[in-house]
Amino acid sequence: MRDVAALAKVSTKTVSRVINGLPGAGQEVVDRVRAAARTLGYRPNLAASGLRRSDKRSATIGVLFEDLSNPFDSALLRAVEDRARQGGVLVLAGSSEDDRALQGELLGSLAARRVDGVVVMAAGGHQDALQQERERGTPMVLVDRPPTFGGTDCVTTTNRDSSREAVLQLAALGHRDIAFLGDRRTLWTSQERYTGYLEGLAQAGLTLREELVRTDLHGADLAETATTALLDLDKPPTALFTAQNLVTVGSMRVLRARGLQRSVALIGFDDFPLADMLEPGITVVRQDVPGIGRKAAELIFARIDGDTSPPVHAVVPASLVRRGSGEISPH
Amino acid sequence: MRDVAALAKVSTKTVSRVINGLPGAGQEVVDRVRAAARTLGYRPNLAASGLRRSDKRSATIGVLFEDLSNPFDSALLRAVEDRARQGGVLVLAGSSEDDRALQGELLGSLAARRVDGVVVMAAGGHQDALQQERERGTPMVLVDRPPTFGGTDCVTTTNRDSSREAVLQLAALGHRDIAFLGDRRTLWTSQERYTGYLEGLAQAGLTLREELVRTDLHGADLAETATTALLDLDKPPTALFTAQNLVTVGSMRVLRARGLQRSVALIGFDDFPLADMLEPGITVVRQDVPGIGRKAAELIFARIDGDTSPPVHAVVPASLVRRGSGEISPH
DNA sequence: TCCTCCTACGTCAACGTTGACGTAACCGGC
DNA sequence: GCCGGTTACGTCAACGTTGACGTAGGAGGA
Repeated sequence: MRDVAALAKVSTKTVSRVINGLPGAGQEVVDRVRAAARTLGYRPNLAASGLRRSDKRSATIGVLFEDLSNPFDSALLRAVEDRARQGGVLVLAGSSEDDRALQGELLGSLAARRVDGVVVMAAGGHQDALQQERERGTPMVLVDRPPTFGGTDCVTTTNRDSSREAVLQLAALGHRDIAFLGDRRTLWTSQERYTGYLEGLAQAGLTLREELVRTDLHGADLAETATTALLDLDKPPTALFTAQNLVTVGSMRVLRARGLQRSVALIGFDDFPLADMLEPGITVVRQDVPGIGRKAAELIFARIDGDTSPPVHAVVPASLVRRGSGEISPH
Repeated sequence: MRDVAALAKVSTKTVSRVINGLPGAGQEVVDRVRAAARTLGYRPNLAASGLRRSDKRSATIGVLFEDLSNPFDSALLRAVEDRARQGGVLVLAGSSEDDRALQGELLGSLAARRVDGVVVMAAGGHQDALQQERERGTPMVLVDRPPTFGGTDCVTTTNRDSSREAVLQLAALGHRDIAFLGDRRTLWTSQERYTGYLEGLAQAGLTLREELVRTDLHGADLAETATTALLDLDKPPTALFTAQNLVTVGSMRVLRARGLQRSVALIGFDDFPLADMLEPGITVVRQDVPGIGRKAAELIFARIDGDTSPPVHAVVPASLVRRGSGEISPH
């Protein structure tokens, strides 16, 4: 900046004015400064700028999801990024692996970089690190899972209602033995979906068969094992409700391996690519992922801009997409 | 920091020493400073630190891919992120939409934040903005597509060789009318894969039928249209080589709609989730995405650490995954 | 004609941190 | 008892930028 000022024969302050488009610089000077900046390849240093500026903005937000290579997470990231771009804001992205220690560490790294706000998919268990960061004043929005502490915005989907709806549809087809296969019980979404399952059974007048409930299935492999065990029961389920996309994939594999994909009904929570191309197509509860991302971005930027209205828990509706696997009758 | 110093009754310099774990601070003082920092909730400001430090590191790298919600891109991001984490480096991620103007803008934003280096999936066409940035000294690694300028590392896969291999396999099964369906011709990968296709035909002693070549298919919809047109030819192809994953999906849809998925052979470039669960499974050329990401990360961090050896063009081998659709004989 | 106001700059200090360098106290050796 | 060396601090300025404020010159009004 000093070099630019010297070349344009003005003070650094005037360069600053020109770069930021502030008034108080004549047209001739503006042109000289612009030319000098171009010839020297000058780039403003946002870090130094943010250090001095009054608003202390870094024009950067943090995004901390479970696994950025998961389609759900990356679609969410993309939606947040699109909204951020409109404000000239860049996104620092990280994967927490659903590990509290790692999440806390990454959160510290983001704080050290003075991000203007964070969008977090909270790791299961205690949210102490999140709460601390929030209490230090960092604008924060949780996605997919609500906070266990107060004063923080959050965006989730209709986990319970949509799960109930899925189970009711199965029951309406005549299924009386509907299994539940879920992800880790520490996850709020798993709990909600399980509650929806219970509500659905109750509402359909069915009694819960404990042995048809399998949880803590983290990943497709565990889901395969659990599905195999369920099908080997003396009185196996005639329908499966798989409460997470990797679980759905695991169950599907087993059904296909046994040639049961047209006789055992299946509804999964979370859509996945090509679910419509399988035979039969897989009926799923589809979350409005871009909608969730947009909403989260909207909330975080409002908070960054000083919105102090009471915290919001936004619920973005999911919908049941019927493709065949969930429309199979028993026997 | 001043507050911490005051509370611990030391100078800010000593606080700096304690925070950075530098020698020259007694045990008692270290404990006092740590306690003070904790009670005040002190967080070091990395921006200010980087401003003053001699190495000028921001401990942040930029990643500029085409679309972060694409599974290929997000898997790549994840691999880079994993490597970055080991060095305490965070990742600023952006989607360029394969738009040069947007890519240039994002590149400028990254530069303003003084990222230590960038990993870029170059947008098609001129790479002026990239070259400029590179010439300003920013460490840079291109992935998936090589630079059109010199002095820059790059990681790609065996586009040409693997495409040739795919075509040769189809020819070996007796196919003589093998169609090529490709993404935008401005993309280097498309060109390479097309060249591989031509080499494969030549090596198998087949003559090119121009009307079996369809390019500029950006997205599954265009691929569907093109596939439909191909199948409606008087002498339709008996095998398809689809040179990008969305193109593969589009072609698959049409084959299934016409009930041809077991009679027309199909090999796609790029694997995709559930390709193995379809009937028949889809034979694909699978890139080693984590391998590409790891290599790119390794290169960028080496350059950041001052490696000045000649630029490298690393080629990570892809492999043909046989699942059925590419093993269908003609008629 | 004189005073006021505005425009177009410049000067200085400060943002939070660390490199360079200074200094007081202590230690060991002759 | 003196000297050189080491340890444990502190002081000061600077990184690149901008807010607060100062000032010179010209325009405009009474």
